[in-house]
Amino acid sequence: MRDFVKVMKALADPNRVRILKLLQEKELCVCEMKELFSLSQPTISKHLRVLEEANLVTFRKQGSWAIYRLGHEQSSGHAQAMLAYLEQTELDDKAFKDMLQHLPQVDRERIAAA
Amino acid sequence: MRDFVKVMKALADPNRVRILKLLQEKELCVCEMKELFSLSQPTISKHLRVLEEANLVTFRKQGSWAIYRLGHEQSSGHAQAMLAYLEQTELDDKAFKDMLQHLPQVDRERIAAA
DNA sequence: TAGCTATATAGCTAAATGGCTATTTGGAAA
DNA sequence: TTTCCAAATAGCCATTTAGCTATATAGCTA
Repeated sequence: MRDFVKVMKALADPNRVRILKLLQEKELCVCEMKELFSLSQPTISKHLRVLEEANLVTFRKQGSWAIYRLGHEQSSGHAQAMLAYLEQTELDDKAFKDMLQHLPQVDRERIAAA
Repeated sequence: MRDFVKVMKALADPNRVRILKLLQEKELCVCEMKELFSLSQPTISKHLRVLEEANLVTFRKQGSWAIYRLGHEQSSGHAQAMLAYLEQTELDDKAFKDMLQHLPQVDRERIAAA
């Protein structure tokens, strides 16, 4: 029950769902997400922490980047089931569609060079 | 997106999840749930409203009873998917197991007669 | 080393949430 | 009609949450 509710709480915010849908496309570091969302960097970090604690994402450090990806492999049952569900589901959401369009131009190498 | 988040919010509370799991067994009126939960009647009504607005339950009035059941048929996509998921899922939860045990003795006719 | 950059944490605020008691509504029965 | 009962609503309070700014941490790079 605790696990299930934790996963549901993590999914009960549109920005966190958008993060997951973006990570379906490719792994992203925080600075890339900062370019996609109109949210402050700490707010994004906080959302990522909630997702991580629900086992919906994992990350690795690479230099000073924290690179996040979906947490399929080591996810507990509910997280895994919901990630699968989200992947087969198209969410009607303008904000997300806009981000998807910008996604190809978002690149941490470029951001670092700027 | 709105629909999805609404369903997730509705499922992000253990008492609401317990209500859904109980309704898998049989339909229940508010006064029966009041016997199963240690929650006030208005609190239960409020939870039911949240579940109803997420299309997870429906109810019919019968006399002065409001009898709730799972909202499979007319549920929107996400609600329906989550109801199906919950049915195939066993949630490890002592509180729920206790309620399940009391469930056979809970009966609105008896409550009304008391 | 000093300084820059990416991320995380601390701490604040406004809004949402889950609980309660008191009250209202509406049907059933005396 | 009056009363009674189940359920819903109103309104209150404590807690949680989602956002922010400011600050700390930690890895590169000059």
